[in-house]
Amino acid sequence: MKLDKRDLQILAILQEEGRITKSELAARISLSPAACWDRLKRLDQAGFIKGYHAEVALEKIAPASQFLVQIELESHQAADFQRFEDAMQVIPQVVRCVAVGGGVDYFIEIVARDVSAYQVLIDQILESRIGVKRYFTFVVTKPVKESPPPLELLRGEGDD
Amino acid sequence: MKLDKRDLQILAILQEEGRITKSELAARISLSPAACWDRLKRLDQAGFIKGYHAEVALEKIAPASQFLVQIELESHQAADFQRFEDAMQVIPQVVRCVAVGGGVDYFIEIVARDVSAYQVLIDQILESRIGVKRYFTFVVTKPVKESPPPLELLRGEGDD
DNA sequence: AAACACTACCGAAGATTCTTCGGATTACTG
DNA sequence: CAGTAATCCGAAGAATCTTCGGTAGTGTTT
Repeated sequence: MKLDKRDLQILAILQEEGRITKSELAARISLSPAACWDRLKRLDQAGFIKGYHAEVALEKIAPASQFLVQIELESHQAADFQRFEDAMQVIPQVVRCVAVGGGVDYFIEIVARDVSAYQVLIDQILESRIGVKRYFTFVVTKPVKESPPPLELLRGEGDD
Repeated sequence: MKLDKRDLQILAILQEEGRITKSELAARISLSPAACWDRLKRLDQAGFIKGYHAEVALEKIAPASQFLVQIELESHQAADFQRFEDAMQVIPQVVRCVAVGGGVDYFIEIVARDVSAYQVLIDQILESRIGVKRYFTFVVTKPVKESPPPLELLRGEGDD
């Protein structure tokens, strides 16, 4: 499915303002609400929009710290990766997990009340026999920037 | 401002389904739409909700790769940190930047078309005299998990 | 215990928005 | 220059939003 300039505008706007009214969205891209509706429906059904989320001010609800953790596995069979990934899926405090190339196997991101809560969690992970050989922790001391990806910049000149 | 169980439910639901209708949200927490409205308005005005965002399927729009980069600065004066952080703010491809403790100074996350586009960007950063001493790149080979923080788990038993 | 303030709740109803529909316009195609 | 497809529009019923006045419960003061 091809996306034109207007479709990209829609996605870019929704990335920033997920709860904008459809009328306002239509006005932003200089279209009638009905035409905008057609496009939005099409984009949605084609799977370009994975979902909508509220960004909650975690720090106002409770004390919370973030930790970035490098993970190296003991063994690198397909089954070992699978076991580790399955384990990450079921731990709520693990808010993100990516496999990487470049010296280690995974980066995970953990949210915990404080350092000691983090330590308890990490100890549990280590003792649960999911094949973690080594890990290294980075405490997030300051969130500097967080912004959605620039949709326009990813497209070359000749793209449809 | 104090949050009761219902307020947390509201935030948790909105985190997952940012575009749920307010009537449906009210039904979920067993409240009338009007009562739910009061709470939502209160939460919003008190700044518990930073915003709403659509989650866009980047990979369907254009080829895109993610890179995690460890950054070490040459010098650690307050002004040096500031200059680096200011530089990160204005580069759209830098979708995230956090200061960390644990051997390096920053972690940044970059979205680029491919490895060569990433390399061009990194080279620009290095040549722009913002004090980067060393960096190390991890290519994201597989996004394993991505989920919002578990609001309930961060609260101890005695919290209000 | 009565009076008061405070909070959270509800139902009703006008205002706004959503969503569908049929038809007009434009652009590409054989 | 038909024919087809895609995109657009206005109108209008359906659904939702948002406000408002009023009720019930709770804790405090007198």
